[in-house]
Amino acid sequence: MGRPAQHAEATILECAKQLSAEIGPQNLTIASVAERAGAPVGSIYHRYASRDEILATVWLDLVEAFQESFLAPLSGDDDPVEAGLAAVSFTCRWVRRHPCEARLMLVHRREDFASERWSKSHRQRAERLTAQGAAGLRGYAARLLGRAGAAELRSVRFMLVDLPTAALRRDIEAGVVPSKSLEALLLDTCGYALRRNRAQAPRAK
Amino acid sequence: MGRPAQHAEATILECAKQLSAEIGPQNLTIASVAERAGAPVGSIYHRYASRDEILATVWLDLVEAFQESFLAPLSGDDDPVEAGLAAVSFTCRWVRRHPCEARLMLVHRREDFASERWSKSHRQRAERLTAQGAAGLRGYAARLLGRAGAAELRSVRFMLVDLPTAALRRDIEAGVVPSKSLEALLLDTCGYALRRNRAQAPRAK
DNA sequence: GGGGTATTAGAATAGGAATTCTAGAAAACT
DNA sequence: AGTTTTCTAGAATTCCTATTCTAATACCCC
Repeated sequence: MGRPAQHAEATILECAKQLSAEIGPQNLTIASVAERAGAPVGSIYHRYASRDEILATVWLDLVEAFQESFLAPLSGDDDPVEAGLAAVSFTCRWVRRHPCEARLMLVHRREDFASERWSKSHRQRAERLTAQGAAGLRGYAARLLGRAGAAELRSVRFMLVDLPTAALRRDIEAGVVPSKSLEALLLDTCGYALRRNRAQAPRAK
Repeated sequence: MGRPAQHAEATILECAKQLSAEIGPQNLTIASVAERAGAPVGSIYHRYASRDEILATVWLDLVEAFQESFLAPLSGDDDPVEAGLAAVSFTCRWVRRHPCEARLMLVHRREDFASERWSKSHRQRAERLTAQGAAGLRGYAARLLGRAGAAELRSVRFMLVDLPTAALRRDIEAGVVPSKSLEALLLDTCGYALRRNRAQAPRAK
């Protein structure tokens, strides 16, 4: 019942996402979203309580989707080094396939999405996400290194998250698709680090 | 002649720098700088034409100082792999010694300092800086790889700049001093990548 | 001891953008 | 046909902060 919606929430979010990728989430104005979506600002506020909520939704949807696929290969039963490389490969492919999303995730940070002002429910969603990510990495650390303490978690995060980020960010920021040779260097480097760390790990049973 | 200054420019800049590190340059307000410096806003505008100019000065001073020291070891005549590792080590030490500055350089980006709105002179200073950095890296690429094309520059930048950034950023952001073991992992990884790349380079004479 | 000048002070102004508000419109239900 | 409910519209409001402005100060030099 009631008047049917003329502007879908999905459309609005999509516009907000694209615009954020183009001009940076810091610079996103409700007016610009409205213009791009062809909707009046009132209609946007009818669906979302605030700009912060829109930004939170864009970010959380994005990271949730990415993280789930990223973590999947890590929990298999194969050789942990192969699994780690699969995750890194996935990141490379994902970046290629989703340039807009890659920009948001690699060149911007959560705080650019006003995360300090998120409502409790968004904060919780973010915490859950962080916890899931940490859990996935910890499980992987246990498989690769035999232990999953703070130091192991940090090593694994460096190799599987920070290293790919470092390799890809610059090109993404410049709007360029990362070259195959850079990806090769990245994978090779990750492979080395993974093997070296495994070798140095205290031999688990 | 004239009334002597009660508030030094250096003090104002220092306050702006500290505050930026604490709350992020995006959130820096002139009022907050004035408060911290114990000066009225008018006195700040008497010295700096705008907020953008203050931010530009903070960023450029910082990056200039860092970059000069960072590039120094790269242009020596020693083994290029050692030279590269020296530069990375320098970054680690610098981060340890300058936590406030490290925050600004590693967790924030130039655009957070309003670089799109910088005046021509600040832009030029930034360009010069970028050019110097690129030149330094290109020279190093020539020594390590025998060539200094776009691909070589990118590899070198990944190994000497992006990789350390990625390794250290997370801790810096959390306000933690990066652990020795992480630094060791970083150096080891860089060392591997440098050697591998050198080995694969077309044998220069 | 008066003029000239750089600085201090902080109140007033201005502009940009988020958010609110009031009317009106378009279905669905009865 | 009237009522209810949900949405559209966009103008008006509010907030926040950069920037401007005017007056007052303090020191140097003559």
